[in-house]
Amino acid sequence: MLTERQKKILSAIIDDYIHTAEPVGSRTISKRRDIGFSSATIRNEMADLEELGYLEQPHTSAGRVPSQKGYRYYVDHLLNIDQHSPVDIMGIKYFFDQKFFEMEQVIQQTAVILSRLTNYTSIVLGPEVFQTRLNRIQIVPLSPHSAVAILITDTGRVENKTISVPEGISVNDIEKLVRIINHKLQGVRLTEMRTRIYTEINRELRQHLETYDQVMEMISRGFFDQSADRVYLKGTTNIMNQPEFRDVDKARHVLEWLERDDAVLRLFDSLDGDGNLQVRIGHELHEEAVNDCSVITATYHLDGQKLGVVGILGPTRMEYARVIRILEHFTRNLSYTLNRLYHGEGS
Amino acid sequence: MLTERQKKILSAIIDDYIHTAEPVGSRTISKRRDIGFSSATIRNEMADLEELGYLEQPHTSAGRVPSQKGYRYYVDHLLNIDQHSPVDIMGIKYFFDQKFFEMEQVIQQTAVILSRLTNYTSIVLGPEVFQTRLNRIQIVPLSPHSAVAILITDTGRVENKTISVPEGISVNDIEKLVRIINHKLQGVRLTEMRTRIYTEINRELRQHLETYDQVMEMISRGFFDQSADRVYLKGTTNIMNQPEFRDVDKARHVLEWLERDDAVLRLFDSLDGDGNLQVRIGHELHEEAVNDCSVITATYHLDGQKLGVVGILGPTRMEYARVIRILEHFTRNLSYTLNRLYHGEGS
DNA sequence: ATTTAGCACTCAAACGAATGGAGTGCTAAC
DNA sequence: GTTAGCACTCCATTCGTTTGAGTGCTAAAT
Repeated sequence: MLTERQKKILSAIIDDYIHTAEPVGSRTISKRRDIGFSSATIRNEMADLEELGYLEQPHTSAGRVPSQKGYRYYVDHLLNIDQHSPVDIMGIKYFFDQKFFEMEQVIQQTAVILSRLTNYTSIVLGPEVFQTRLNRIQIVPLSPHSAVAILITDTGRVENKTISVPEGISVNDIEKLVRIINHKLQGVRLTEMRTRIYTEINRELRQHLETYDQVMEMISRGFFDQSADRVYLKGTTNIMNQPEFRDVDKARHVLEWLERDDAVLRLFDSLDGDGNLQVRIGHELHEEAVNDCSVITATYHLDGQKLGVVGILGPTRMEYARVIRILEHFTRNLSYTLNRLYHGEGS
Repeated sequence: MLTERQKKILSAIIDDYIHTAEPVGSRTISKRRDIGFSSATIRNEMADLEELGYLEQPHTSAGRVPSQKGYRYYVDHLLNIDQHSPVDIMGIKYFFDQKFFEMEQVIQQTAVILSRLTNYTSIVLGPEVFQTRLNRIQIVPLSPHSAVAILITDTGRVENKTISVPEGISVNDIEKLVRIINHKLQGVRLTEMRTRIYTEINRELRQHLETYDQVMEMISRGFFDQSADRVYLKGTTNIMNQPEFRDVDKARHVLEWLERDDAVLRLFDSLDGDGNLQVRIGHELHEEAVNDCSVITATYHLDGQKLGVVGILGPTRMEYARVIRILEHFTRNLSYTLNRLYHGEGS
């Protein structure tokens, strides 16, 4: 347990480091208004804080730098997230004052605005397909041997696949299948669909379709193979403005990692369930490539149900307080806007 | 007009520079097997080539570097694109030996494989929506105040928009409208659709729909506002492996430019019509941010009609010959595969 | 009339010693 | 417990020196 003075000093050091990106010396801290001690005293406290693992020294004659443990403590106990910046508030308000007409557009623009507001990289996960329910499946033939299959969820998300139709299956067969699926499975969660198809309506389908197996294979392959939701990234190059990523190779590692959608997706899958807002610092991400980065995530909702996630990725030396304030405020507005969009202006 | 010897020397210099990224000295060239002259002779020729604008000197006591004019001459007159690399051939063959089931997947994977094969950034433009024809429009209601509108082209491309339905318009109205559009406009080019709607079937629609204006506004806004085709980028970070982009700021400029879809799209719009394959070097791109880059583009086709474009972006010091060989070979295979996918295995 | 050998000259990059200064740890006084 | 003072450390910067690749020019060779 840290003393009040230690907390004050640790907080001052991290605040300073977040803004200067330079190791913080004892004199810098002692000169601050809210600290009433000489540099010598600060030095002693700093030595203690280092021993406790909250600070690090790049080399003997340099100032101190927060360790990841230090950041964690800072985020958990020292953060002041009350005072919003008027500029940020205005930016968010301005964004949501726009007229939106479709969900996808809102989500995409969200990524843009968040990276611009924060000056970090924004990561936005669109509505998770498999959380949602089936509204309808539709098959539109293109040529004798190809068709496009369209799956619509209750949240208005549309997934489509152009599929090539195997020899020996008629358009008729497919339409029959689709009709049955639509009839039986409307409102079923996409997660359950596959099993439901294979168990419940298996028999019924077999009765109606001679070419059942082939059609099933086609449909399955179309929709269930890749579970890749849309990941929207914006402001990836912002990381290169951070002094600690002025090195091309360091920046490249992060950018290469960001380029791999699956890696980003994996990160978001490992979100703990509880809590709307989450901060993960450096090693806590369990991803080698972003060991020197932190990610702050928040969820947005439709009808009280979690729809997707927005996140901000920056260096561990991130402006935690500001980003948290922005994300909290933003997702609240986002959920509201999506609800309005979905249920109509009135509600 | 250059003499044969000048061509030989220019070619040798550029070849060397492309592989080493270091200014090329006269001695290096004179030592090559296929050049039978002393370094002094080469020096004289180099001085001439510099005077003609094909070469540049970073500083007096350095070797020569090709100018953009030099690259242009090299690409136009000195390129040997005959001998394919077996590795590249194999890579392409391996790719197309896969079983593909949908167009979108092929296009996406194309971006991945091209950046991997070339070690440059690949830019792939999916089928251009507005070149294609309408197959069908479909409206699926989600809630009393929102619906998803789906537009399907004859090439199997699906565009969808979630739209919020204005007060006073019933689902019935919309369905009526959709039925009319589908009936009247099937097979019409998307480019012509808007005008056709406003002229030809205007009267008919008005008769059937009291809320015509509002519905039209909704539909128009849904589909015609953004003409954003999908741009697939892969291997953007490859640029950072190029020695001339080891500088963070230089790399950042290019990456920031690439992040802006509209800029990339603009570049591809300015493609000259003629010729399947096109090389644009540095300033020829007319984009400040990529003045030190070159782009090689090639088109792919469906039924003899241009469907989309693939491109490779690298430094002006790019392996032109190799990339051209890869793109030529690749797009030929791609067109073939897409045709097979669309028309069925047999054809 | 070309081509080449030879040589003086240029200049960026690499190296290394010297300097400056921010910051520490420790000790002794307050 | 706090602070002033001081010796010490070590990185970053500066600045001259060296190195070497490469040039341009001239005069000899072919």
